[in-house]
Amino acid sequence: MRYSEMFLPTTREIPSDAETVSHQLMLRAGMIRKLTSGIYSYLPLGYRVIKKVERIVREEMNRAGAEEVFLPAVQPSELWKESGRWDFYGKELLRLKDRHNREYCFGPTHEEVMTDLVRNEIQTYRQLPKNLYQIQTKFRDEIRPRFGIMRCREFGMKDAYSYDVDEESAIVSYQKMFEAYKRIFSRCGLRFRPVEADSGNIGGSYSHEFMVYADSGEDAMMFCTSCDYAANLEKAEISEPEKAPVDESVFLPLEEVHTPDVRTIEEVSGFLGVTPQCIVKTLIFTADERPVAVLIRGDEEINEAKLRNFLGCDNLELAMDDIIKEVTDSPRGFAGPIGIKCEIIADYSLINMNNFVIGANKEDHHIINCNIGRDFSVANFSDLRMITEKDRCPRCGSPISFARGIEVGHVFKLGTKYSKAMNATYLDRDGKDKLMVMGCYGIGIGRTSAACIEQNNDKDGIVWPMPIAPFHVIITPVNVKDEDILKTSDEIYRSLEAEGIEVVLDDRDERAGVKFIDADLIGIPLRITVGKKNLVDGNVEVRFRRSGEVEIVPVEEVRDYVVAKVREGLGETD
RNA sequence: CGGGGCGUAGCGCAGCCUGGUAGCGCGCAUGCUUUGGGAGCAUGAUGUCGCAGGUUCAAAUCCUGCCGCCCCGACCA
Repeated sequence: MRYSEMFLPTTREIPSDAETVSHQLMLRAGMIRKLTSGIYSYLPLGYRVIKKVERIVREEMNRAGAEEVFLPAVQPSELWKESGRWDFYGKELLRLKDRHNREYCFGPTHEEVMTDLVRNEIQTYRQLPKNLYQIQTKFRDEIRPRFGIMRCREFGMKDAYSYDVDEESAIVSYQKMFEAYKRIFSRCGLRFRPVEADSGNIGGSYSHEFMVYADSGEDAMMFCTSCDYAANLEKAEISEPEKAPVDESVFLPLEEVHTPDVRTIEEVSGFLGVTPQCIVKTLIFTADERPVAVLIRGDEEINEAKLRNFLGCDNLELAMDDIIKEVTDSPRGFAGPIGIKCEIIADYSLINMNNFVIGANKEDHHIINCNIGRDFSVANFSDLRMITEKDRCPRCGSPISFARGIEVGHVFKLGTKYSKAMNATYLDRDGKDKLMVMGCYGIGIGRTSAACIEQNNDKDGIVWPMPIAPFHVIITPVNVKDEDILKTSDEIYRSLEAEGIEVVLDDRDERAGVKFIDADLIGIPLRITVGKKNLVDGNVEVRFRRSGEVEIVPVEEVRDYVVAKVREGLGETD
């Protein structure tokens, strides 16, 4: 393409409301523009990148045996009521009404529609397994969209759904997707890692998130420094500590202490002169309307995902003051396990604690020298807290470390949740109806592009990996008013296009500096500079965006040289 | 939804406190010069000051309501 004819509005100034590097650069490089909160237009340069990511996704999905379909974005409420998600999905679901006042939603995901399609068309085990995918625009009415297209409301997503005859076969489908995802993100030039993830409300089954390393990432993950265990922080397991024999002789007598207006762990710790490790926090949660007291050591944090899974509830929130009053007979800040009027569960961190401090269930009072067994009993112990640097790998016991990342893909074993709710069955060999076993697999297309920029940029702009770069090469004639320069540039341009190279000819009547800066900003991997300096000797300059290295190449050889470099960058080394 | 901030030219902002001709930088247009890392000079165009009310002789400025956007928090297959 000729730059002068392209719609490519680059900007010098950094938009004030763009926080992350990728958001700033996508705006400055003329890739995207915001229409309204969380909703973006893709300009030609941005859309070229999107299409390249999509293409890689298609190639790898097809290679893994999946078939592409295209489903409706607007979906009838009936289907969602059938699966139970019309009520459950909440405000993120954008609901619409048509002229007849019938209810619809704009699809945030397509389990219902796909499963409806499959249940109507598939009758027998002979037609299974099936893996169907689509790439299309979805809408989730996010509470707070941010970071440009990283977390937006309207976004492009690849979603695949697998249908299998049984668990065993479903695992094969899952693994195929897992492998396909590794190939996809590798081809996109990303540094990433699959991590075990919380399976959320679906429960029982398992899932992996594909996380792209980025300090600006919204998700935290931990990984073992020696084995290959890696997990989302919500999921990261903590082993049950070994229980030391109980020696009741060390138990000190219970004592109630007056602690006026002392509520938080810090306040209690300061007031009583004990470390937070000697205090037990009692948190009252409401789990699907039912109050539950959760005990945890003072210096640890509750992991609500673990708690939710343990309790098997849909809704979990810290209890309101009136509930606290009801179960503890005291205001917030003085809850304790002794005499509390609800079920008590405890984190493993309590297992070997003796003579600890608790709330007294009485305003302005705490109790010291409390001991489990003697003073109260616990219904269940479980792993309910957030993992920390002090913890060890739950698999091998080695030290662990932490990183932040961007979730670009998620593979999920669904089991029969949707097939059951929607009666998606097939006839097995014995002529019996059986539920299909499902999996679902998502990739955020725009987010993948943005994550790529987070990882590939420098002070001058984006540094695209060749496979998803909007163009492979940009030719920069230093002065378009110079006949020789322009003619040579044009010849190189045509020769590269003839080779199938995606090339921009920057034929604008701009100063060289302007063109260099724009070329760097939009991040084209190779730049061919045509200027008097080298042309008098019959040479042009080839510059590599990533390294900044420069090669002087004779005009007659530049085509072959650049073609080889582009193919190398695309991974087509032959 | 709670807390905070912002809305003035295409973009970034000043002006508002203390009411009286709407400004600056970048960008844009034209011309001359310049031409290997965001050129110089000259000339020029561009505003319902987010919207609606109110106060006032007079409102970008003060008051009220609404809308939009951003940030923090809560929330999130």
